[in-house]
Amino acid sequence: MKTEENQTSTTLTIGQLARAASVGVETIRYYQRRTLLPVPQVASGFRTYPQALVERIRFIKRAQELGFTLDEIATLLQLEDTDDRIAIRQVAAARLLQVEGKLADLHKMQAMLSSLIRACESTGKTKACPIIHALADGGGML
Amino acid sequence: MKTEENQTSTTLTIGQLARAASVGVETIRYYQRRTLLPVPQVASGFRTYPQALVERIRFIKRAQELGFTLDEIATLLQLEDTDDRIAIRQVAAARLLQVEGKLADLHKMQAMLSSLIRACESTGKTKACPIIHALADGGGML
DNA sequence: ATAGACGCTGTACCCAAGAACGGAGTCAAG
DNA sequence: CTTGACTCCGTTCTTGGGTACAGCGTCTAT
Repeated sequence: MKTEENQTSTTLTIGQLARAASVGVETIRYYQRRTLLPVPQVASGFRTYPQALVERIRFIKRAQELGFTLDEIATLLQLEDTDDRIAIRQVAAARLLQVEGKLADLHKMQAMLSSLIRACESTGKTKACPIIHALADGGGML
Repeated sequence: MKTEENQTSTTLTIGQLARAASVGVETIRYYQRRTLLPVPQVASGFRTYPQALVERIRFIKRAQELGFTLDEIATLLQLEDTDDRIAIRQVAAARLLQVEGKLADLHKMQAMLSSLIRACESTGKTKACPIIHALADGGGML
């Protein structure tokens, strides 16, 4: 019988935790160094991890999908306990602002790139390529 | 009288070139290592840089503003000479695709963040914060 | 009791695009 | 001739989010 199924299953080893949360063992250790996850203190031998940490790691991964940095996530995890809605919204709002700023930048890039490509396609070979031209002397576009 | 004004002004030192192009000296050396810029071969003493390099550096900087990586810019600089419009458009189109992919991601993030913030604002303190809740068990949103 | 799988600690490496530094050489002005 | 500013060269550091060892210790099934 395998250790995996044999254990009381209320606690996990770091490898079991990693598989349960679909991350690498090294990722867990890294989160411990960043204090996003606690390091269970067990005197001798191997550490045992409560199953609740699976959800905590998933929390981190979902927050990352929304673009939060690990520092911001550390803040959110602290706020989770206090239920300080104002502070939580501030973190989310700050992230939203960053997202919207980046969106504006990318919209500009998209507009410039697509107009340059279109111009290049429709320009005869008599003139210099508009893409190179725009980069070379940035005639008002950049 | 200063060296700056004294020189024949057809060539520059690396520091003058850096100031003229609004970059750091280290940036120029870095571009030299990346072979985005040539290293003028002068036997003794200090190197002298032709003024044309100012424009080349500005080209690089403008391309960076459009989100091109230095590797892509190196390619563009090579294509500049050959005037291979097809290849130039391919580089630009690849970059445009990346921009549009990132735009789609950010639009999703924006939608989720703003709806979570709105939900959090309009939810009474009786329930758990929707932002934390969504991250904790990702009920279909993520 | 021993093999093999896992765990522990600490360190180094990866990506991009530079920034920062240390020690030595060089150049021009006073 | 010295001072101060600059250059050259090589090396290390930075940010973010991990990955990859190396060299041990420990656990467990056989």
